[in-house]
Amino acid sequence: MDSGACFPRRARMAGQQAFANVFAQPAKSSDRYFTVLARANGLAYPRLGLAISRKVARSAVARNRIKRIVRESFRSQQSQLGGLDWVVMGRAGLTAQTNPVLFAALQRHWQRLAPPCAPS
RNA sequence: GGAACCGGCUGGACGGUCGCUGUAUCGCAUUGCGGUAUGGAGGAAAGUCCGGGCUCCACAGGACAGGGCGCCAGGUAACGCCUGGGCAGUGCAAACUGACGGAAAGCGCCACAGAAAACAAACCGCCUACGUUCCCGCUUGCGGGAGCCGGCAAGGGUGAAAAGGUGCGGUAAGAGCGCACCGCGCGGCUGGCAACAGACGCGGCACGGCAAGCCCCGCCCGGAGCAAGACCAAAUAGAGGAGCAUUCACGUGUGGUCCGCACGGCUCCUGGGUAGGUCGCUACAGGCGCUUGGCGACAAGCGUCGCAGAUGAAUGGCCGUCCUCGACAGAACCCGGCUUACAGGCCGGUUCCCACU
Repeated sequence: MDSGACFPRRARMAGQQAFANVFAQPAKSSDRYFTVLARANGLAYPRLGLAISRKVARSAVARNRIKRIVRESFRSQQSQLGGLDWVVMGRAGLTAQTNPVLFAALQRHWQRLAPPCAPS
């Protein structure tokens, strides 16, 4: 399962320090739906952190949906994402969009910030 | 068949594929990977409005303060919930609604309008019997008129509310003044566990309303919450043990005041917080079925089932097929309620109307 599409526990960012590290000096990519931050984590695999605030998605159901979409996109693309920590933040209005639109938007963010030397 | 009321259930289905997570088991193995099997959001998971369990603070104690509840009986671990009953109101009805104890313990309030708003009152009005003054007539111990002194509360008008209502009698006019019925109060009686109801007798009728203003009466309530709390690796606070000192004052303690209770200073020894990890963390006032008791809420007995436990936070993505095209909405310690949101569908009971036999 080295280059597979699973999403194990180790691929989640844990702890305040991991987040603070990314927020300190991030590479940034944003559009009207998401702001994506990335920074090298010194590991051989990427990790994902989610920051979908109550302000962006008011109901718990809407928030869960966004998180699932981001995780799913990350899971399918993680072999391209190198040793970086990724923090995905939602922006107002994204809950009105359909799943295909959000998947396409995330796809663009991954490609923009992914290390060019990553194996394809 | 139509209209309506009440109660209960359900909350897209199937297949493929890629994932997440708990448990069991097997394998590999630097306690993490992989295989297999199996479980994985709701009726409201929501609001956090009540009631409990659980945890810590004295296993929670006394007095006051403060708060909650409030027809009666039952159910329950408990409740502000539920069931049954009473009373009142709405509806033809099934049904629904209800801050429903006390106003002859006390205080307070009753705006505007109105004459008068509480141990009542007379603005308009009605009357002139009794007593008395004057005038006129006269049959001179009489009659009429005007007034004074007065009488009355029927009618009008105001108001949320005006001192029982209707009818007959009665009277100068009136009036529970008298009587009948209704209402009200009191008394015992009957029925009911009770709230209460009923008939009977007595009383001519008083005790205006607001307690959702204070208050009185009865019952209940200590506080904080899983970031509770317990444990684990490094430095400071704090903790435990032993010895010495003080037992007055002062200070500290999980909600307010007082009491009570516990702790406090110095020396030595033991040992050692953190959203980092582990536990708490899901098996119970548990679900389902049957029997029995009960009008019912519910209880008892027997049988059977194992039914989410995440923690930067799982229960999903994509594709295909089908239908009546899918609402409100996502567990976070756990239960019992209440309230609020909700597309559609199904079932049962009851009432009214219409038609038919």
